[in-house]
Amino acid sequence: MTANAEAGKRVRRPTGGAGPLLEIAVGEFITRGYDATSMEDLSRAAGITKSSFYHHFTGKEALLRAALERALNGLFVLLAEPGAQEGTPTQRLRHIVVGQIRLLVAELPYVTLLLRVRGNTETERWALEQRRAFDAQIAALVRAAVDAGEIRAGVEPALAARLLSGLVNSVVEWYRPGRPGAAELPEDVAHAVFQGILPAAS
Amino acid sequence: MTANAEAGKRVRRPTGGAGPLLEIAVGEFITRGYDATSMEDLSRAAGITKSSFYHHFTGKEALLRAALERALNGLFVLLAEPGAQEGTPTQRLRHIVVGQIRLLVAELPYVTLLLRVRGNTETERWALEQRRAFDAQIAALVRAAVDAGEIRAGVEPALAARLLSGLVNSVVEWYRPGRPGAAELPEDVAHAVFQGILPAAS
DNA sequence: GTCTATAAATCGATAGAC
DNA sequence: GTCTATCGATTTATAGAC
Repeated sequence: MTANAEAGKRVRRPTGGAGPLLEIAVGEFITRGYDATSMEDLSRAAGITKSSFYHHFTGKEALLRAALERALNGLFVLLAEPGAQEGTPTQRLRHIVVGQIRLLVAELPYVTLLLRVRGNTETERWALEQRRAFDAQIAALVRAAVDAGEIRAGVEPALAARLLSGLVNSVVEWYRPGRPGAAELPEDVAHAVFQGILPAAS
Repeated sequence: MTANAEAGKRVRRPTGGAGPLLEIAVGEFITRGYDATSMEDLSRAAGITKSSFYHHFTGKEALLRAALERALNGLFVLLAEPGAQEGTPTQRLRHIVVGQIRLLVAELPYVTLLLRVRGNTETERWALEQRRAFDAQIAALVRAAVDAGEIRAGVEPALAARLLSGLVNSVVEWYRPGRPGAAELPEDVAHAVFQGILPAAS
């Protein structure tokens, strides 16, 4: 997907300082919102002028695109992993849930940005389309798990898939790096999904 | 709902009072994002000029404040209901979850806007503070339910409370008015919370 | 209550020197 | 690669006629 691995071109992280600049920009986008963040804000945060920033990126939208590509790439790499392709539907679902939380923790700013996209520009609409494609695969797996009789049909499969995605994605709203218990978070979330968030003590 | 179908008044597109204008503005804020929506966009959607819009609201932020107040009022009214104050912690939690989904369906645009607030202006920071106060009450109830031995401690109570709020709030991301099954949605979501989203078939 | 006209500031982006 | 300077468009908001 990333059009970098072409021809004889070296596959490298964006050259001399573009990498750090992207990281700074994404941080600003997260705290203030993409639309509310100006190129002036970005260059001030980076310690250079607006003009210098334009030397590394063609514009504001190019920054957004680079960030969204990084997050989406992580999601589709996860779907392609053996653990997401083999086993029962339920086993595959659990692997994906755990992987999503791991990705979210590892790439928090990029995933957060992806989940806040509204669809104002062409880049944003493209990202929304990619997200829908990912969600559709999750929904198909949920249906397969129900059809196979692996999980109880407490609610409609389509609704269960929506709630599953909502719960997993909501982690970006409160998780912060360095938080204690980060290592157990993926398994804890999977536990909540399959055993219930607030299961009755019976 | 639309205050247009009153008396013998003709149903006409353009303005009228501040009520319809607020509804139009919130709709625009939702689809494009608050920061990406200009007063020009709002007046065009309302069928009047920018100046006329300023006659009804002192500015863009006043519109946001009115909308957020409406959503927050619904949340705190819910917390004050008898069903949220009486009974076991688990019963109270279930009442609140069901009430939150009902509120969300009834006041979708206003609640959606509230959940997207970032904290750029004084009004937004005030709204975030109110949301935190609400979430704290939910977290306290979850702890109380665990302490009373009513629910199994599969995950840490603080984490369970976060996931609970995340799952409930995520409904604004996909629910749309007129959707079939809207009447059962509150109970379905509560079921997913207490019985599990994808419970193993045993 | 609505309009035209415009102020004052900020926006994304570019030109060109060093 | 960084800078100063600036363009043209857009932004929030106001003045004042009708």
